[in-house]
Amino acid sequence: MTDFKSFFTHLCPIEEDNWRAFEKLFKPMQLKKGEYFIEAGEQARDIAFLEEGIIRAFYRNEKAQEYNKHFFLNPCFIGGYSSLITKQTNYINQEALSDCRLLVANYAEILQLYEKAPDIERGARILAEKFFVQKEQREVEIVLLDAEERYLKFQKEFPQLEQNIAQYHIASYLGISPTQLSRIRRKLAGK
Amino acid sequence: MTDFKSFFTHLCPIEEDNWRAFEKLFKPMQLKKGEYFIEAGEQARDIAFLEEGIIRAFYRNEKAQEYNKHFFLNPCFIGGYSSLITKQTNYINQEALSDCRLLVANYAEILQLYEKAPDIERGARILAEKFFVQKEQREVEIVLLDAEERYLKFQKEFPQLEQNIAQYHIASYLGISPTQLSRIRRKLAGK
DNA sequence: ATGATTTCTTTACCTATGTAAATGGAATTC
DNA sequence: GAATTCCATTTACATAGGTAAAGAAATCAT
Repeated sequence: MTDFKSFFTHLCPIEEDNWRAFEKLFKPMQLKKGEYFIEAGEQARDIAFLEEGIIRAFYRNEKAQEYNKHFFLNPCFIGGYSSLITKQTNYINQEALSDCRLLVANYAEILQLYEKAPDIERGARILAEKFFVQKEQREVEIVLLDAEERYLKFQKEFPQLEQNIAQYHIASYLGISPTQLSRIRRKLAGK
Repeated sequence: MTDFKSFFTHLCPIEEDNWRAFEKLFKPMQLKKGEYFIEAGEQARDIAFLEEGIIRAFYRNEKAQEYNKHFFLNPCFIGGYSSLITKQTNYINQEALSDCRLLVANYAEILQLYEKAPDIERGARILAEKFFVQKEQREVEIVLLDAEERYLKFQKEFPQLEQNIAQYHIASYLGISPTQLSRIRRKLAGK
């Protein structure tokens, strides 16, 4: 399992002093299954490194229907990224689907560190680019693939995950109803 | 109309020498309506600043159906961004919907410039973050809004554009058939 | 100015999917 | 261990939207 230092220093070379200054900004935190890292309605201020566990990021529309946007599996960064960047109200909720261990930092303190640690800022640029690429692939998936194709891709991208979370979460992620997912599963099982 | 220097130096402060080194990488280019800046199937190597004109970015699926992902209106950057980042095959096409004036640079030369111009790299980080935010807003739009709501949002986000491009391009961008867009337009006109 | 081509709208028909409800099994709580 | 809650599947019915075709209007080329 990749730890925090390995994860970040694989992005680009980081001087040891800068790494220590960066790492010091992060404090350990635990979430129990069902607890939220962030909720919609306020500006996000914290970012976290997910050391262990599963988190779902979702929106609610005005009918209180939930749409799962992404599943985060350790190791990775989590947080209301658009809100952190724009400093506006955050609309994403992030909820633990299992007990989780996190390292949490205040985003403004990280921005301040860029002045004296350009290699940390380079890591942040590379992360932003990776997140963009993930988003673009997700957009392509949503508009070009039908639900069955998206389900098969989900199984490839998140092996084992479907044994660990409810089917209706997967249906939501795929943008279909639980009924329709059940039909797709029956069809695939009949092959 | 914002020129290249204004556009980029509004992202963050840029030292004059670094700006000149950056600007020198870009060469003027023109596209006529119907010509392509990039086509799917090869790795992208160039990025461009769109000084004047309209460009659509689109994918084709295996049935050769086209899906408009974004409309670029000057002033902004264009190019196969995911391919530039990942150095893998580019799947986006970018076609001029009007005659266009561009400033084009080789992406690898820009990356080389980051070593001696950290302020240029900071501009790139800020751009990557802005592009991510745009992508996330687009994803939310696609999954949470129905076609009519997306059409109204398109009209707000791209005022006047629908007078300048074909309806079937707009339908593609909204993820519906031209028939369905026509039904929506009739319904809205009847209000 | 005219003919050809492209775009847009409309209609009929069909399919995919959502919703509501019912039922059964699994998991959780007491 | 029993009761309760949650999850998954299935069915019936309704609706939204795609497709194909036809016709009119707009645009383009000569």
